[in-house]
Amino acid sequence: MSENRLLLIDGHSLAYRAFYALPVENFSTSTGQATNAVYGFVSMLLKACETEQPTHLAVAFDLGRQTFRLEEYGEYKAGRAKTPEEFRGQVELIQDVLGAMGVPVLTAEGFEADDVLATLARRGAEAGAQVLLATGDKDSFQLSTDRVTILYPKRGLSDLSRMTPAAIEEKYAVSPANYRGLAALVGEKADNLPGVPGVGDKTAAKWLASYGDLPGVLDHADEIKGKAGESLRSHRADVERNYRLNRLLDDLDLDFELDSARLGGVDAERVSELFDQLEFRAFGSRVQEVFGSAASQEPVAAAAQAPQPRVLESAEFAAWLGALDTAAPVGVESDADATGSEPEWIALAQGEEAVAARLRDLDEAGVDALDAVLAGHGRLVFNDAKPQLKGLVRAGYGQPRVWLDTELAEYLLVPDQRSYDLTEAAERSLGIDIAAPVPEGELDLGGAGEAVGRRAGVLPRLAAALRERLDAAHLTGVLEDIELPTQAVLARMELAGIAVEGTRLTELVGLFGAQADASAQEAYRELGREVNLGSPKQLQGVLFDELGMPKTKRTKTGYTTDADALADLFAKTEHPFLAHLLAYRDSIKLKQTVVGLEKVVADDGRIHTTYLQTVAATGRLSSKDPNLQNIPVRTDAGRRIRSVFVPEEAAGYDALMSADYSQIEMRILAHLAGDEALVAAFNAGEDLHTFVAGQVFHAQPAEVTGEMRSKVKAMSYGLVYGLSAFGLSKQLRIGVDEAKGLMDTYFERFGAVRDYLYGVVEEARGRGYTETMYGRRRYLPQLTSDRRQLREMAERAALNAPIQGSAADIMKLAMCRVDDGLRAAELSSRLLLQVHDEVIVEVARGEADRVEAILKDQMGAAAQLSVPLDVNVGTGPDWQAAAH
DNA sequence: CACCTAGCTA
DNA sequence: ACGTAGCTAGGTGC
Repeated sequence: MSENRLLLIDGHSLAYRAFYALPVENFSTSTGQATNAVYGFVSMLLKACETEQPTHLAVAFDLGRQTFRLEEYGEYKAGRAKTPEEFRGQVELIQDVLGAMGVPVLTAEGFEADDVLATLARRGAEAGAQVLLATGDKDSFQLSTDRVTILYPKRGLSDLSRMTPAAIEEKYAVSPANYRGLAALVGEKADNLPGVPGVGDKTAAKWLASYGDLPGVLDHADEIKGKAGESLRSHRADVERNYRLNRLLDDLDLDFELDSARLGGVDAERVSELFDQLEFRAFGSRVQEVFGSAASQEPVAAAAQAPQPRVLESAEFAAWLGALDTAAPVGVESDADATGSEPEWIALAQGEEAVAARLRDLDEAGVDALDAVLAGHGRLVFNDAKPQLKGLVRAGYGQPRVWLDTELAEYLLVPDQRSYDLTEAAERSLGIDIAAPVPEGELDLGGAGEAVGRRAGVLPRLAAALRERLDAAHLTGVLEDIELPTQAVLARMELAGIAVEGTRLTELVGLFGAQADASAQEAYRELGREVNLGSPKQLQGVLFDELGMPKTKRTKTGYTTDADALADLFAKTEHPFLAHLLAYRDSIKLKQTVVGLEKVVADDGRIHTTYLQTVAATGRLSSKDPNLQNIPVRTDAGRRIRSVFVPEEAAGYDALMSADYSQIEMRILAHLAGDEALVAAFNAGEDLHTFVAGQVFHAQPAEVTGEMRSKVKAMSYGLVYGLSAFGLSKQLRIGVDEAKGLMDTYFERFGAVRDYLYGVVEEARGRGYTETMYGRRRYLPQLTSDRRQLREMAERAALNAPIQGSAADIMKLAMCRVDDGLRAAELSSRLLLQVHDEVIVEVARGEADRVEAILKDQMGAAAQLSVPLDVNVGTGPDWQAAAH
């Protein structure tokens, strides 16, 4: 290329966009350094360089906020949110990376990066270069000429619009020179520069066209009719101010030679060192290729390309499937959605090839070939397999056995990540963009199939990368022995669903609804008028202003009206309104729960929840749509809802069976802490809380009162959550001193528990993560935070995670054993639900005894602890009756 | 549509 | 500031 091409970048603006485009949870190092802005910036930079092929590159940054614009207008950029903590520090890292790449970083005291860039753009253009200016600031549009093109980020991250004079003209109907005038009239919210109210791009462009430029518009302001004209006249000063401030200065006195920006000065070792430190794995050789010397210009490695999927007819598809290597991983992807609907497209991929087919177009041979691969290939790789397993089963195929699920694998590696989206994973781990290419205008019949195919295409390579990382973290066993088998069981449970008696649901809606209405009427009567009892805001007005009750605990938006606070207020004031309000809250909550259930009863008369396997950072499952893990149980009224869940008699089931672990978390604590006293308590087989209370209060078990027992029970459970003396005192409504005394005695008697809890936090602080009995990790970088609140939260999480997580592991193992046991015995009874320490089985007629034996044996033997794993089993005609 | 408050579970 | 892990509903204000 004979012509010089100068790429200029607004560092702050692009880093900031990267920061908000990429979730910080997904981009941090194992030591807790946030890297999303750095990653996004580097990614954008590489993409821009690969697309634009610049010969020269420079990046400008702002220096603080003090600029000539702020001096002129004190409100300039006021109202902007404070720079988030995670963003600070990343700018420095970006500058380090640029330094290592040999890219000049420019700043100018008192000016903004845009002024620096405007100056560089002018100089570059004068030197005969083509200038490309990447910035998120629209003011730069004024710089666009036939030699200067603005690259402005679109919605995504690496997608940049090329704003040439023609593009600006098309979008805003003004020339680049007049863009300033348009911006001055319309205003710029991000800079806190209000424009003329009621005037947008259209009106502003019309005026500028009529009067030539902004001074022209202002000269003729008196002639402009209507509301807009009036508005212009009364905001003339604002417009003039905006026009002064949005002019970019292109004549700064900068020490810069174009030659210093020539690409090629990369310090490869330093870059690789920095990327290691930042834990970036996906950029590979791209930096070398973009910034390296001309000699190192090699084609981009084939490995960084997404395979181009082929959409095949049945016969070709069958042939391709028949020729698969049985030893190499096969990616499988379909478009079954979260509900497990039947998929339309399926795609498979191996090596560099990906093919897709429309399921309903497959002939018998095609179906057989697919069934053979799904049933027989030992290395099937999915991303979020569960909905797809369900979809394939619904479509009539057998439930495939999954060799690796990239989402589960990523979850084990980073269990607190917000999402495990395949597009992001492919970009992050492989540097491959699988997003849909821009359609070329033609009707794209293979579009959906190709999209599914592109996703399948990255799976084998992603699997390889994830296997390595799992092995390194010793997590392969957790994936293979716990998560994947559990996923298969969950798919069956979700497909099964649980039957409900629809008529009873409707009755309960009426009952709880009537109770809520009655309580509401009584509340209104006490108050003398109606308020929205569901509105905390209106209640605050009533309680604290109108009725003058004492203020409760502060919330972000006022004072709390939660049940605890209302009960306190009732104790103080005995105002009957409060009692009715509390009763209303109870009834309306129950009604909402029942209405929610009613809405999700499927055509088969059953409720099919979805278990989420990659949400809870401790390893627990969660349940949604509906959540069947929070069905009421503590009150009689609540338990009536449980009675609605029943076995489906017409299908041959005559009972529900519930099996739960007794005090599993306390048992795990005893085991992990190796506390002889606590282990002895469990082995003695007497009531745990009574035994512990006897120890704490120096009493014989027979002398332990109900009050002593419940205090100790609260403390035992609280310990697992990191409860403080303060928290205990609040919960038990006793003094802090008394609570402290209780805890001290507890720890005297169970010293190993104290040592364990302390030690587990310190160990986690040292290595950055906690581990369950099976090696499941949870990273807690904030254990070393300077901010006390964050640090202490992380400490409580560190203390809880091994206990809650080990319990979750054991329950998952138990579910797999139970499912295996039921199927091996060829019983029709089946697992339906899991509620953390409890499972619900739908029992087929005549199978109750065998099912009970399987539950007791398999759950009890799921783990070998130094204390017994006690399992309670109950059976009944509904969920409530099955509980004991 | 995002956030908050409230309340249910283990 | 002060107990872990979740999901859902309705109200409120942008």
